[in-house]
Amino acid sequence: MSRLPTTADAFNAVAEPRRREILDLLADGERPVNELVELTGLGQPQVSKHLRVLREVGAVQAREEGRRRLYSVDATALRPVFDWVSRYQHLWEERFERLDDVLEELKQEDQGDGDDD
Amino acid sequence: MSRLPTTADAFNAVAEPRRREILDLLADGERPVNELVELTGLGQPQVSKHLRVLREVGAVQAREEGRRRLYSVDATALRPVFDWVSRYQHLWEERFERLDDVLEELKQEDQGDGDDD
DNA sequence: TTGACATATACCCATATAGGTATATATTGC
DNA sequence: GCAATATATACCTATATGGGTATATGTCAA
Repeated sequence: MSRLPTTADAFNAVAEPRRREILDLLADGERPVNELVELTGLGQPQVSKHLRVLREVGAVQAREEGRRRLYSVDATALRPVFDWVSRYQHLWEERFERLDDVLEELKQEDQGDGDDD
Repeated sequence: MSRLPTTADAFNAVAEPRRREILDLLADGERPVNELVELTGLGQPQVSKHLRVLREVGAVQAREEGRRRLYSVDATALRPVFDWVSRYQHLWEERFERLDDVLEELKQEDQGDGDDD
């Protein structure tokens, strides 16, 4: 009936700019809630709520350290977003079609050589 | 306040799965509303409303042909989504870090002569 | 213990939604 | 003119939201 919950999937979770901002801040490395409050200028409860949403869709993880909770990005949750939108990439950037070849190269090199990453 | 309107940007617009489905159908080429109604199983007003949202964020265009309106994708509107999410790609796929080099190569090749920074 | 600190949750409220149904606005053909 | 087709819009309703404020929970320090 209404819009899907923000916790329905990563698409809905990252539609909120504040949550993208939080993810961007966490991309550098783990941070306590405290720090996110300062950096975003949001209220502490608001940050906690945004983190809850991000946690529920698996985009962040929390690690307890004393009375702090250190949050970090778990980017695999964002992969469906990337996978979906990247199918449209060739429509705005023809040159990227050539990346298919490059990716094939990398893939074959990975399988053929057998060198572990 | 409340959540941002779906028409606020592409992030909010494509958070709705039905709208992604519509975009996916249009990715093959332009289609009249009629056809989208059949293929999605949604009601005609619902499809028109989803198309309105997609139009407002610039993700689709309409071309008039008699009493039909042929819709097509304008993928440039999806680029901010791609640009944002692709910054997280290296976090789930290490191998892609090597694409930075490849992209640099393509960019320099595109600019032709060496315009050093 | 007391108090300060760090984080999560409960509650309130205005708002935009998505689907449903009915209707308005073309456009074509007779 | 009228009817049929194609699409858009108006209206209704239940629902989840995000910010605000107050409070609960948990942890450290003296």
